[in-house]
Amino acid sequence: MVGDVYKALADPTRRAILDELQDRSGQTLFELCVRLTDKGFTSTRQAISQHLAVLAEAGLVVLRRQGRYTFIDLDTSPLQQIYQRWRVGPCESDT
Amino acid sequence: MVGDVYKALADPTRRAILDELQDRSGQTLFELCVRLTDKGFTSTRQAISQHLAVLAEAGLVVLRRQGRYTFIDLDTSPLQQIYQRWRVGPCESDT
DNA sequence: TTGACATGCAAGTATCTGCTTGCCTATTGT
DNA sequence: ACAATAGGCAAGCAGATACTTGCATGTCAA
Repeated sequence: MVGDVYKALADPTRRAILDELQDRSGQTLFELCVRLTDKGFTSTRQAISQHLAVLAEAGLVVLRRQGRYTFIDLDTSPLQQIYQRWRVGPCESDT
Repeated sequence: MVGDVYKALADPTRRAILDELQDRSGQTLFELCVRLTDKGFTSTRQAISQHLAVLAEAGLVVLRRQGRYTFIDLDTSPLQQIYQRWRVGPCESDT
């Protein structure tokens, strides 16, 4: 069920979607499309929709249909597995 | 110069390489190949070498040629940018 | 009910990616 | 010097991936 989180992050548009949702979770698909367009992304609604499917597969996003809208919620918890896999030595970095 | 860190992580074999290096940094390519084979990976030397090029592009690995050996060092610092981009609420996770 | 709106679904296409194959270079030991 | 070792380089191929296009579905307002 948890389709590869890493592959989900591999696409710049998908990362922009996560950024956008972190800024404002619970947007509708339409709203998200507008905002991404404003930010310079040229993706069509269908493209975004497909990206969302990938993100949802990875558990990074939760799609909740309500009436004729699909609300999109961010869920960063799948990222924990990445954060825990490779430790970044915070002490040995500088100086 | 910093080729996409995210794309570098997108491949399972490359992640296994990072795991292996975290376990023991400074291996030679040959050594790494043997160890990956032992762990069930079927990649050839050339394949591994190409993966290393991608990882090096992303800065996750440093290749240091010495004599006829190429030593491979892990560098996890590029991962920080990921860890800082999306915050995982550590408090709201359990209970 | 009817039309506009928000979205889903699916096939086709072009590019990217990982891998193989085959050969070349450089270093070390005898 | 010569052979074995460790690795590099590059072209070709097959599968994956992102995107487009066209149409279908479902919901809300008038």
